Amino acid sequence: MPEIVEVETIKNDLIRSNKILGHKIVNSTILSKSIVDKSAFKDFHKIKNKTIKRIDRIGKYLIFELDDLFMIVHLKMTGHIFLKDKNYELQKHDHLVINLDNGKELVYNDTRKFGKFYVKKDLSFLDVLGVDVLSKEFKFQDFYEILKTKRKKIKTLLMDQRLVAGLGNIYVDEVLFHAKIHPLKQALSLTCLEAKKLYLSIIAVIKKALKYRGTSLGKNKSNYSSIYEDFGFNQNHLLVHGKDKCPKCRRKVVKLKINGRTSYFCRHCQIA
DNA sequence: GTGCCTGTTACCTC
DNA sequence: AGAGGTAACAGGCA
Repeated sequence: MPEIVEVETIKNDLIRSNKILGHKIVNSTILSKSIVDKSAFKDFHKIKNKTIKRIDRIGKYLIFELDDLFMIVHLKMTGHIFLKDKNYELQKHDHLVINLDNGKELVYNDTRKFGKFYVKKDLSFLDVLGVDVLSKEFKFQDFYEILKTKRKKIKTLLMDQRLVAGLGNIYVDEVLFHAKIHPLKQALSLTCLEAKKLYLSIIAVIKKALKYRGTSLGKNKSNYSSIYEDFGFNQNHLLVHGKDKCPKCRRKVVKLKINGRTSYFCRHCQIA
């Protein structure tokens, strides 16, 4: 579920709430052990009495900087962070509650329980990630170097968090449609011009989705929503992912599994 | 009920 | 190196 846009929206909402930064964690309750990473289980109690100094994001990881350690969460497919009040009654699939000194609670809800919390002294375990596509370090030259050296399908490459961090299945489909590039095209066969177009498409598609506060497909509670359980709107602005017809040429959109992920593209508008 | 699908990624084998 | 399968899990849908 949440790709870079959704995690960024959650991060911004948490910051803008003015209820998190500078506040102390007074208690936490783990309701499902499996959402805390094994490496973090014995350290999880250490978040108590720590102040939340900063909230950040790298790729699809949401990062809470506490006094002298980091609490990191990956929402995987169906993870949610909700901001609730003290008298909040637990709902189905709530797995973790973090109580703050102002009576607010951060509640982690995850239908499929794939999400994971980590507690770390530093962020070195995120070094395996490629450059974050929303960061200043996402530069065309470096991106082009990656494309030139990888013998992979372009869609597979863009999905690989070790090479480029943040994009998932939906946005990669949208990016490739925007750039008019076929998802099965070999990355190293892209010309410099195509690579440039692709680079700009990544930025354009992400920016647009941020404006619409992310993509919430489907109708149930496991869909993406931000901290007030509010859905995004970008599903109303998708051009190819999940569509029947190409919005440009009106031909039928191709639906195909690529590396196990359902992929949508227009055979006519996206050049192989 | 059955079988297949799903926004992610770690881990395994070929 | 890269590709493909499976697993974690719950629920929606035909």
